[in-house]
Amino acid sequence: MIDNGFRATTVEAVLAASGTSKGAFFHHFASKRDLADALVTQYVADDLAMLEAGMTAAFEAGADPTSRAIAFLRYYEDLADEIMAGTTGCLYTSVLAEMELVDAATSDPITKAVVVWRERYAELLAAALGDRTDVDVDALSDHVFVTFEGAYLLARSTGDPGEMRRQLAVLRRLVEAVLR
Amino acid sequence: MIDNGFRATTVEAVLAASGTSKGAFFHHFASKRDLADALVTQYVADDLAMLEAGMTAAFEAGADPTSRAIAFLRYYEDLADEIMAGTTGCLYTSVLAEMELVDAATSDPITKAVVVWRERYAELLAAALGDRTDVDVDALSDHVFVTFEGAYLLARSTGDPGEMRRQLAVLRRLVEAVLR
DNA sequence: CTCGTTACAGACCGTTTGGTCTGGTACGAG
DNA sequence: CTCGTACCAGACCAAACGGTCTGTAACGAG
Repeated sequence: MIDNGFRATTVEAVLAASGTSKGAFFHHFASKRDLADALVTQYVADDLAMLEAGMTAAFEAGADPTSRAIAFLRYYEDLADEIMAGTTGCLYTSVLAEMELVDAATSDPITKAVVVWRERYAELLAAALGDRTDVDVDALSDHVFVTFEGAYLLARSTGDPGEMRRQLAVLRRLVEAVLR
Repeated sequence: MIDNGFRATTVEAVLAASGTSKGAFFHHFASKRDLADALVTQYVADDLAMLEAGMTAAFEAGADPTSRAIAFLRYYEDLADEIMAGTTGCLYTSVLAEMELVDAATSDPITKAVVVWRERYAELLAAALGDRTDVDVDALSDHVFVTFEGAYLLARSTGDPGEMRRQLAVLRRLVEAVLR
């Protein structure tokens, strides 16, 4: 955990934390932004892999569509705890806020990563819901994404790490009530 | 519309857009952050005033608790359009993302403003819901806040201004389904 | 009229920071 | 052994930017 925020995290700080030199860093990365791209790309891949594993488990357990959708939502609640606990790196969280808002010159890799991310989410949720066609899957999966980002910000603002899970739980309960 | 993001918005840009000089600026504001504090404070006040007016209107129209809660949610949908249309200034939107995430050294005025903001939201939503005690008001009002911030980020990421309203509508429909 | 104060204009400065450049070392190929 | 190449260390640089400082004009009070 170096410091928070892309801009607030100086290259020098990364060097100090990783114990490398400037020469080494810029030998492997063309720019600071290049590192961010690599981190985000890897984070997206890891996140999707974990989510997919979770969903596969739900399918194999023979859960019904509604339960599978709930499992989908629960995944984020658990992820929230992990993120707020700091196990996951600081550059990982709230990618949207970081990249889309902070830095005006958004790089293609990250924008594309977000697109892929959302598409896969929608696919997984659609698969989970199966024959339940009474739900706008795309809108709902995006909403999870939105809540995730917003909840992170609120948790940071209040200083209460539990706030993130709580907010995601609110969403889950709403969806639960609607689906049942 | 100068530029996006607190850090990305240079003082020079503000001067150019407002047609003033550096001397004038720093005569009125102690620092760049001071301007942000003032803007946020004013934005919160304006926002709350508008929301209160809307809720008062709903009460005077004799709407039932559920309808009043829906009116509460609809307020944000309309606000979303206004914000994405650019009528409202760029520094106004996504205060949380701006201040809590971007700049590590958060100033007291803004943190406090966010607290007041959320408290008042909760009060207004509680009043709207009236005798309906089957809802966790605090959690729900915070959830609106969360969705608002997250939806803004998504809209910025996708480049589609309509995305913000769409996401807020998803939340409203969920709440609608639960309340009815 | 004058003098103090407020309001402003804009040149200038110090720091921060991403990125470069020079020099050096390990090492595999021939 | 030698030479080319990948890898790395860290001094150095140039641009950006928030903030200061000097100078000046309006202007109300006495």
